Amino acid sequence: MQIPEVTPDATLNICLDTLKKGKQALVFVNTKRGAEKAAEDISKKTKLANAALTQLAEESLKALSKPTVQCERLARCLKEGVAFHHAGLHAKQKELIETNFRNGTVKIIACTPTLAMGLDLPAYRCVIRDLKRYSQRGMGFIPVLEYLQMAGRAGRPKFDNVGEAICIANSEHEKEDIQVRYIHGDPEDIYSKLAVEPVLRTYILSLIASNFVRTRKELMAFFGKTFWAHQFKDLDKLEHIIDKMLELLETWEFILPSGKDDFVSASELAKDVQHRPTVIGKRVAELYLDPLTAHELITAIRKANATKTTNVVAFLHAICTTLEMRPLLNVGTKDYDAVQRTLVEWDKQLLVNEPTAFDPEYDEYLNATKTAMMLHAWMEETDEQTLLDAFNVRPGELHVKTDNADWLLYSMMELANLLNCNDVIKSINKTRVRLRYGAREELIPLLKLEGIGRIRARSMFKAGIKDLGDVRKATLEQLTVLLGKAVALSVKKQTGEHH
DNA sequence: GGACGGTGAAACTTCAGGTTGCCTC
DNA sequence: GAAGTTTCACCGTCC
Repeated sequence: MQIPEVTPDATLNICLDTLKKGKQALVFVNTKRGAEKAAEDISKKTKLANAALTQLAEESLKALSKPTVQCERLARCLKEGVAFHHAGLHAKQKELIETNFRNGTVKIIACTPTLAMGLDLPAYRCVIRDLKRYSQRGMGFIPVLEYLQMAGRAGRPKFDNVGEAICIANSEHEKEDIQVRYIHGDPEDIYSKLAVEPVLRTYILSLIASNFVRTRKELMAFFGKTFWAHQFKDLDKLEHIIDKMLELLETWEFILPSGKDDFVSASELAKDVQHRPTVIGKRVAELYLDPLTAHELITAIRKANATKTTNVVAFLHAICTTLEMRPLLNVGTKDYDAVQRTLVEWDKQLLVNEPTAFDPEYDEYLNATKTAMMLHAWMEETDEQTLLDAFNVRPGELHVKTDNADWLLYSMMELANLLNCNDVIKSINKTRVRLRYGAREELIPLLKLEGIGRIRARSMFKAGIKDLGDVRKATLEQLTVLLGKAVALSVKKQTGEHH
């Protein structure tokens, strides 16, 4: 197969050739920035602009109350029938792109591996531009499994008999390398996810909490049958790991060993220890929290209760130090000073103490702090563009983070409830509402109204309408000016007035 | 002499994704 | 590893 070399860029040439055939293509790229750049470059050459695409572009700008530079860039690409797709996009924009690719309006998508994973978005051609990607160990080849995922998007069963997956090589040497490694290579072995400690901890606790297993023997028997054990082979070591975990769960008071009041003979006890969940342990399992996280949250709650902490920053910071919030924002050389300064400022109120600078966990602590700073900025009503500039966080990523944090705050409230820390519950709930809406405390009463988010609540507040009482007092005309007719009516209705 | 501006080379920085966890009265 | 960004030395111009 020969592709005309219209430009020096091979990826671009393939895309233009695909368009000439009247087909669609996906271009898999290595970074978010790369995806946007690739889409932009392609969009400059497609000459597809039409009315439907212009409308699509305009729609994509409406995803946020105030479009970010990312939104504008997407709109420019969409006008030419091209899109980029990565986790930083707002959910509405992702959906818009997906449906319009499926119906054929959008011809080319440049994307990060997002599209290869979940969604079923097949295309005639898949261009796999980057087979290397940055990871903790530096730049390296992606797994064969991942290559297969991407290549598997080529060919739409309903429309084409064939599909083409094309890798881009920059040299003869690279071409051979790709052939050996990916085209003729074997996918790597699959490893059991149980091998990861947090998963194992969670699993053991949930087995005990649900009374699925009652004794150590049963627990061992259960794990003996898993894929993990099959891979692990060394059963003695496996038992040792599980025993260590049980011990931890016991010290954290999530499970009890068989009590002295139980009628079990001494010899039997030695062979087989019985485990029961505690009330808290049961709840932790239901919440699907990693027991370590739960333990850390409980420690934080106790401290908050003892010190009468009410500051939202303290709770925000506490949840950011848990494993569940990872990956965290990275503290680079540029924001190192700012993070340090904030840490000094927050120091007295924080529930999780700063490790020493020599501690291997120190960097992650700084990252957690930066993540908390970002979420805090959001709660102080910072707009999306500013968050992008200051923290390099895009709307889609913000949503993933706030959603995650919301769940952790909820879990924290549940634990505080079991610990009878009522003041703490109140403060956490305040944090949760503010985080969800990205608003300051003073807007909370207004946010209870359906159809009112941070933007509308703020404009009402500015106009002197500060709580539900004010809403009742305000005239429909007043509200209509601020919110538009439909929303004004709905708000009035919610506060008990009927028109 | 000195403030300013343009230029290019070198140094530096950054880099994918996200299942389900819960509860809404 | 590669692309984008910042920094910095260097040079020329104008006052």
